Amino acid sequence: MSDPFTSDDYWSDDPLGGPEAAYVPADPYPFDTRYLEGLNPVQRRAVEALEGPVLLLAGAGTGKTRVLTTRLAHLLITKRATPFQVLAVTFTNKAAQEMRERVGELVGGGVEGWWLGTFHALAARMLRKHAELVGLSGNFTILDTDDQLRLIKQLLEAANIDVKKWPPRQVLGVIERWKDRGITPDRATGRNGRGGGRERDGEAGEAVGGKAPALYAAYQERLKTLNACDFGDLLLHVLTIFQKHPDVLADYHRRFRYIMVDEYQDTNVSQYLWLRLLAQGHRNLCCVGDEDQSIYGWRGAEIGNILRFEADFPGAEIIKLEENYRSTGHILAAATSLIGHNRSRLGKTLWTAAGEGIKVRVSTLWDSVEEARWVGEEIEAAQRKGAPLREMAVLVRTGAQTREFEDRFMTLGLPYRVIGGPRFYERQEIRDAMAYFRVINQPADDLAFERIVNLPKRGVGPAALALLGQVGRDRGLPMTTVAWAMTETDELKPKLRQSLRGLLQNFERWRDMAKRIPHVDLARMVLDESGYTRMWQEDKTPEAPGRLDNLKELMNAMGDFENLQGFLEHVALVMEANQGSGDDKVSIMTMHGAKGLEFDIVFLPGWEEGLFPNKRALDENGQAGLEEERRLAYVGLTRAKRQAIVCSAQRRRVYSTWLDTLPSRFLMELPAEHVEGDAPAPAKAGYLADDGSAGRSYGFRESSAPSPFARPYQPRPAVVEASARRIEVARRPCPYPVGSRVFHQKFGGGTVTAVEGDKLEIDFDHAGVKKVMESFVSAVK
DNA sequence: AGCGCGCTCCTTTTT
DNA sequence: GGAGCGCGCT
Repeated sequence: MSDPFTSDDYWSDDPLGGPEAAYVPADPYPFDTRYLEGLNPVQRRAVEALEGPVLLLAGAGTGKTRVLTTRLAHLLITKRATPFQVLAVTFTNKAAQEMRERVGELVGGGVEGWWLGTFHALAARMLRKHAELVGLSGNFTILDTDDQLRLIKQLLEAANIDVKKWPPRQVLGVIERWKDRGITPDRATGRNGRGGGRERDGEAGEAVGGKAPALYAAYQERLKTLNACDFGDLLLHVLTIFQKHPDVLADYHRRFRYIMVDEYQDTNVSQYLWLRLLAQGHRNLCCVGDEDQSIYGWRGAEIGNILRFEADFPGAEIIKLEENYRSTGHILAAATSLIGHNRSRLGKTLWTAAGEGIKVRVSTLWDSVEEARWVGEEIEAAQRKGAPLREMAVLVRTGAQTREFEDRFMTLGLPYRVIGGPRFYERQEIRDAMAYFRVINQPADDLAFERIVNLPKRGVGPAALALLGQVGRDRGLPMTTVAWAMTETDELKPKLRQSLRGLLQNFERWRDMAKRIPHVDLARMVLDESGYTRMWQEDKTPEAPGRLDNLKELMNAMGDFENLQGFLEHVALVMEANQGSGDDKVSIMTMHGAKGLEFDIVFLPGWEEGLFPNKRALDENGQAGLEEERRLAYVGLTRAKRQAIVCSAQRRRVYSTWLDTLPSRFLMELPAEHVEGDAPAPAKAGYLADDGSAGRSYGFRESSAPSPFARPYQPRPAVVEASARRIEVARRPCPYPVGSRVFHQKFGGGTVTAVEGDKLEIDFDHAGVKKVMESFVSAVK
């Protein structure tokens, strides 16, 4: 396995010398600078503002990506920095990919090994290098949401906490919010509010009856045992390393002369801290963003980061890109007027040299079925006029809305593609196969092991699994270790023991093979020998052949990577298989998913109170939530180059019942002179009420029910703390010396005859001599 | 241990 | 309308 870091370590010696030695170019540059020519004056200024902190406020469609990529190329071409001295951070993989391609074109060459990627990918790269400093080893597993939820569920169950009352989702949410804000378990308490009257912090502390901090600690403890981390940890661990090991940070300071950040408005506190620490070196930090497109507050993004930039980085140069090259006049005017209703802004005024174009069209439909039908017809009509389908998109608020359009387009035979739907790597068979590979790569990966230990059926049912899990958690050991031990004791039925041992031995063998044969061959071998492939071959359900095809596709995808670890990393961080975007199809996606994209014609259905603005966003975050919804509307509108069509349905099916709706307040915020069609009459009583009497149609059950956070906690024994203590106890020498009397949960009373690590041999009064796990016996006085 | 049935809850957005 | 869960049956 080649060290992915060697390639750029060569450069880390800083061939240009210290900061003082930086090249000072003459003007005009003695280089071929044709790439600067097409820029407008402001863009050019942004490209050339290289030293010190810079905030580039880039409105929608103002050529942000172009400026960013040109600026990076400029740094390299003018030899101010080598490729490995620039840190270029994006938020999404899509953006990272685009930047890679465009910079590659500008400088004419590959960009492999450059520090250009998403926050998470770059942080993962750093963490792999210094994993030991936070108690992980370099081959740690990156868990996905599914793994995280299962882990939390196990911890809740182990602590006797009612999973119904405290859904793992919610607990995970609390933990992630802490992580987003750079808060480690030792600092997570009920009272770490930022002030400002927000209740989130108090709520987080009170969640799970005040046990959330303990659960957070237990969760982190367990992750360490499993040699795993989650997305938030990638940043959080690196932050910890930077703070505790100044030498490591200093190394990165020396390395990165220039830092560029895209979508700065979407950064969370922990990303902000990460950047701030890294930028302390040369202070050449350029953040690009648009506060009007901050739409990830629900995920911990702090719009405050961008609003506060000048205060954070004194002397910062602020450059506003305001000339829009994407949309026509009416669309821009409508979007500008809408976003003008927000208060949390730095303020930009977009303008365009393009013509007025077509007014934004508003259409009210009878119900959501009709809405889908109407949109379908409009698309066909546009198509007849010569508009390609790939230039049209339906942008929805929630993923659930896509269904109705899919149904309708299917009937029409209208080619479409749903973007951001179930992803390739989330399919069951892919995740199963990946679980095998994960265990090979990293034996402590319990979450993967659990997934496939009984797939295909090996007689290892939930009971056996629960047993393994319990011992593992109690003793702070990964399951495979426990499983090995239990193949030598009598707790499990001989048949089960046999089959478990077989699997474990297979894994040993595969792990050994992994060193000798190409990973794709290994993968095929594993799926065949484990019986996984056969399982689907023998499955007669209609989906089975498709699943086998997917597995083949997985093998193909693997071939693109150097080794297994590289492939696993890609899947964990990218998740997305390359979606063919070349063919002529209408895109259906959420507005979130559409950020950064543009289409000639954009349909924006479902502008109804409760759905959009979304009731939950309002309930949870009040005015701030409303503003974020409005920014989302702004993002949606500004995706359109030539035509934006907004619609609302008067009735919509929610779950299985039809509910009456009221038009979205955002429709009222579109200025009449830029809109045509049946925009709703100005405010009727009721639906503007902030208590959301109108929104109730989207409230599920009792919308006024108190938040679970508000409910007083029912006293229970402090099991989490106890469980943490048990880990300590378990690491002490065996408390049952030979000759002591013990009681076993299954075999009853007996006398210890031998001790071997954590396994005991016991002569039971009624069951004879058995080997058992120490965890299952208790002392008898 | 494994399967099938009926019940509940839910859907905001994703690296 | 459907996923996930618990329960009870085989």
